[in-house]
Amino acid sequence: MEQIHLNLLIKNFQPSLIRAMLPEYTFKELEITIQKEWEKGKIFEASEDTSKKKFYALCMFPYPSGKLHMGHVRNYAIGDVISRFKRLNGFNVMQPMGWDAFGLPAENAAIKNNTAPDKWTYENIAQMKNQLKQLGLAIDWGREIATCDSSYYKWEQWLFIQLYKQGLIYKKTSMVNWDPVDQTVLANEQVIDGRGWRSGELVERKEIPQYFMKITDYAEDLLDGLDGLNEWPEQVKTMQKNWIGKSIGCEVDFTLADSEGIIKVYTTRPDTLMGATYLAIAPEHKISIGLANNNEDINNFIIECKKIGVAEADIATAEKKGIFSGIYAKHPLTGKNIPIWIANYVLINYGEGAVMAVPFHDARDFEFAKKYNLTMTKVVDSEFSNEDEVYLGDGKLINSDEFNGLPSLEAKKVITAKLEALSQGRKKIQYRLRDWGVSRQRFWGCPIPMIKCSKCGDVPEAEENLPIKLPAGISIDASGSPLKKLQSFLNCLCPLCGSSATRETDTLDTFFESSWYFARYASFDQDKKMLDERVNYWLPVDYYIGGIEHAILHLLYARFFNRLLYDLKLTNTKEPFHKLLTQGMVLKDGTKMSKSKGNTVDPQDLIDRYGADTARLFIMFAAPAEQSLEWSDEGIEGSHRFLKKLWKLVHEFLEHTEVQELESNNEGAQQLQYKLNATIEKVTDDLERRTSFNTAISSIMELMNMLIKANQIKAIDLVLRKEVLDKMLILLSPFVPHITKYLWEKINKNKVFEDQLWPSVDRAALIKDETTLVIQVNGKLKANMIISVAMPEESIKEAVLKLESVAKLVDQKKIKKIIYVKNKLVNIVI
RNA sequence: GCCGGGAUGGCGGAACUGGUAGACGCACGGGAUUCAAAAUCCCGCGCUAGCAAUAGCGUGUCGGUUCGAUUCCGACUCUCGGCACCA
Repeated sequence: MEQIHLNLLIKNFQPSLIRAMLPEYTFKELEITIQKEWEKGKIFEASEDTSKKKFYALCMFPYPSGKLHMGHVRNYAIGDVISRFKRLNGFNVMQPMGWDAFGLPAENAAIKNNTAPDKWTYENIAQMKNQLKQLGLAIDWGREIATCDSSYYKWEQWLFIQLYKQGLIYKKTSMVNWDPVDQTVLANEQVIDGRGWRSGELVERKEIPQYFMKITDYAEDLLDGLDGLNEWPEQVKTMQKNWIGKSIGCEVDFTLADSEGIIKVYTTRPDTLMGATYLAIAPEHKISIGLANNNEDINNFIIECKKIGVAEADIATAEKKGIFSGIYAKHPLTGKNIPIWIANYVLINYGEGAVMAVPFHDARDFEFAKKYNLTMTKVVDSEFSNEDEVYLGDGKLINSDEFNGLPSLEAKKVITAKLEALSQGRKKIQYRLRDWGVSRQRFWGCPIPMIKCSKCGDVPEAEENLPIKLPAGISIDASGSPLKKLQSFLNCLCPLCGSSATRETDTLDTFFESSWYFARYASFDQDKKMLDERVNYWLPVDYYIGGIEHAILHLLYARFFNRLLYDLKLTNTKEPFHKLLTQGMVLKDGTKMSKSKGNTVDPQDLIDRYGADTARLFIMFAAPAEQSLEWSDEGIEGSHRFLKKLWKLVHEFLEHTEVQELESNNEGAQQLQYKLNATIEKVTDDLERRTSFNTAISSIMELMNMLIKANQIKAIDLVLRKEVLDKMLILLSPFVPHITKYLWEKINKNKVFEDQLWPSVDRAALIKDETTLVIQVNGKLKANMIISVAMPEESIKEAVLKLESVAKLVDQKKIKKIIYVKNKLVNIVI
């Protein structure tokens, strides 16, 4: 309707013959000028005035790889839109920025380019900071932190010592990927098809002593906490829940048949116990290792198993292999001997490193039993299962002696109770979550503040000696951490006995740094303690934005750390992140962009060619924030064109300063008023509730298209045109802050854009007295009808049946029913 | 292998609570303007048949629920992310 009306008028419109020269949209100069203004006016410095309502907007801080990539642009554009929107809504916004500066790439670059990791990292930070500034983000740069700075990692050394003293950090041995040629530990990423990426040699699993954090002590609390996270995506909460993997099952003791000792297994299916036909134990199980001493075949098998890396995905997808151990265990209920197999699919770090195998009711056991021709007994009956198929569901027990006929749920209880009575087993709550290994055999990380004393053992460093600084300017090679050979670092005195001792040379997992940086931003300049009372004003983070790839590890560790800080009374909030937005990945050629794959797209080209506003607008418009985005250069022109149109529109408005006498309540004006207010409502809702930025932008585009048409016919007076422009510029400003500030201040001389507030909706302008009704016959669209909203249902139905397109279909046929959805649709069923 | 997502025109996507599939933008085609081009403006644009009015088909595949399904349910295919040392 609206379209037709305006189009008719346009046909009669004579374009003016004289058109003044428009100034060109010189985005580069404009953006630099405006960024300087922001910096000079300290516009984005967060106030510490705690009487103001605060909003803490945070994007996951970047690893300083040296160059911005599209994922960064997407992340920081989203964060900036939200923080600018909140600022316009009157909040005291803090949007800080920092650098997740420790990590593997610095070492790789150092080896490759023969530079020191610290030098490389700080150069990268300078470069990326320069790029980020070009994006025009509303960041409080005064709070910048870099995790490789000793003023930051000093506090995690301090924290490490507190937790060690509390028993929340302990030492045990665990597996790493060992490159036998380079004699160094490899990250999973550095193992390609089972081989070291540099040496090309088959990697081996090796067991070494490492420090662990007792995250499992917090498993239940971390699980419980998920329920309160109402502003987190369900998807992320589900993933974390499954990762923690709480299960209620049964621990069963199988005694060895011919020697002393028991094998404990954990099972969530005690109801299938009578179908357990063999035991499978991990190659690293102490019984396996014991047997290997006297048995060449077993020893060889275990060595063979070690050739699979430590990554769970590799273990799970490897071909299932096993070897008979030669020994038997007694079934706790039947007393029968069942064979014990050593199997590569049993994980040493889950449960007890041993499973009771029930081939008919577990897919892995089934595959294994088929391969080695092991006995299978079906113990759960189901109408859905075939004779020779694995059945994972519940059902009634069969082939289970006294338990026959019991349903699974009941059988679980009864069999567990029986085992308990026999002292052969017990109910057990088990978590899939494992303690967090934090030791890394690397140079470029936070030194673990422990000292090895030949008399006192492992001793934490004295707090007054912190920070233990990583030596500067050290160049490294492929042979592992230089700390191991660096006497100036190694030599120290034992804090307990004073005798000479050596430092721990392992450094911390870099997830350690990213687990508390959000709190440090609030106490960025505090050098007396880790955190101060300001964290209680700023925390929790109100809106946290980052890639979906961090859904489990980073976000779980950060939640865990925040609980540690809470228990140490350093913060008074348990959960660190109130609302979470997990942006989708920016993909290129269908896969994650990464340096190692060499498929990165450089956003600098876009910024140079089109400006930051265009780059920001395009990445926000191209796809919903939470979906992955397949990158394509096409389409950026459209976003740039939109900004050029906006530029032209405002400048044309500025030319026509003579007052135009026009009725302000003509039909075109009413339609424009309606559209303006509908757009304000839509954009507000999209930003506040729906986090749907692409649709917010498209609705502003619609508004602008309508205003352009209205301008051409000059049917709209200058007051309304200015109102629409003013408000439209504010709606658009979170996305494209430079051009909107510039144009808004052009229209509103002597006023400052930053003093403005988000526009409110004029409800009166949104009242409509007519609406379009959809007419269907048997659910298929046949016609439209404009009705008055006041029209009663009966009259509507009558009118619909009289419509020609309806009448000819209905004809003589019997009408079964008529469905009427108020102000929306009529469906005639014949 | 396990856990969690995704699939809609030539392309990116929209349709919010089961109610007009394709908003907005890109690409493309036609026209205006121009000496010409770029830029800009106007019109068209799911597929098939038809001069047209119109009809049929159409949201990864197969099936179900419903007056009505992109939306809900079941099974599957492909694809992306994570799997504890990439960050």
